[in-house]
Amino acid sequence: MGRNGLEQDWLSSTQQRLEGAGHRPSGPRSAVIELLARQTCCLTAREITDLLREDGRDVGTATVYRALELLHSLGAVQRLDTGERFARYEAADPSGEHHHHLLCARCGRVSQFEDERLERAIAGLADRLSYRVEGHDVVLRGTCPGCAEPIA
Amino acid sequence: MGRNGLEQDWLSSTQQRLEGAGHRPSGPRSAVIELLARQTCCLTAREITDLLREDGRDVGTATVYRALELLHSLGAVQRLDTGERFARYEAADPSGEHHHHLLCARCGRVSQFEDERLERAIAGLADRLSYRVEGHDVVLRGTCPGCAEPIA
DNA sequence: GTGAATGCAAACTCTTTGCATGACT
DNA sequence: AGTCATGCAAAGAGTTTGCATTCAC
Repeated sequence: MGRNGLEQDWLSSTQQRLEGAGHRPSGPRSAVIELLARQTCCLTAREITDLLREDGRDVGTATVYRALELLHSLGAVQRLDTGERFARYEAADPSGEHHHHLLCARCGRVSQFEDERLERAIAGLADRLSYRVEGHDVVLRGTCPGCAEPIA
Repeated sequence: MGRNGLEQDWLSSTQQRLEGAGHRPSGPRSAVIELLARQTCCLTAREITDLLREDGRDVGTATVYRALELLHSLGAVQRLDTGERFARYEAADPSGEHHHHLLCARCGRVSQFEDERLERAIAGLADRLSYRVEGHDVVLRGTCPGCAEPIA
């Protein structure tokens, strides 16, 4: 299944979940959800607002935050804190599949990766800790290929 | 080498590094450094200010932040963002040894762990990525033993 | 004496909340 | 009607900055 299929999955399952929880498919909120469905990686609240405006769909800041909070509480959106002073948000795969992030220290760009071995290490680790582990975030910091190029 | 030895190591190597960079061992900044040396885990800026006040060493908020920023830029302090709305800081082992953190979703308490297998997984991962990876943070979220106890 | 460091208060940024307006069932 | 949702503006919270004063060398 390609990316369009996944988009559709997330979009429709999220809309269903919202409806099931008694929420209405209003215009502004739908715009946020549809935008998130189209992304390949995380966005800040500001970026979401700006992208929607470029699309001619002005949505108030508070509405964006409220939509994100709602989606996060339903598990449809992952909130990501990379140590910048703002949060990033992205669609969370309903199947539980997930990836982690790479942050370029120079340009601030965020990209993503998956690693099965890392997931296994964390799962094994969770077993030996006295915490009940329910989730995890991994952020790698470094220099992206573009920024690492020789300055010459 | 026990904890006192490590404290001493960090304290003196940090003081040396500051002096080497042309900074003066002033009272307020030294108080911050000495406090950090005594900790076993990360503190927020607010906690640092409050603990110093309890010790009778009033240090202004701005000074605390400036000290932390300076120490961070020298690599002597690690800054940790757990997705709460504030950062946490802790002494960074000069040897490069490090640990990661567990955050209790209920009480907000932070504890730490080390895991060699996790470190190896990340090191292996870094090799196959096109990024030049310079650091990483891992945060596990869950419920701490205290909060997981039956309510009865 | 000179440059660094401090502390206060004001400024800033991201995020949340109060409240009146508007939309959907 | 009765909710839920929106948008603006104001409030909050953590962090940073401007600036005059104080401190260390």
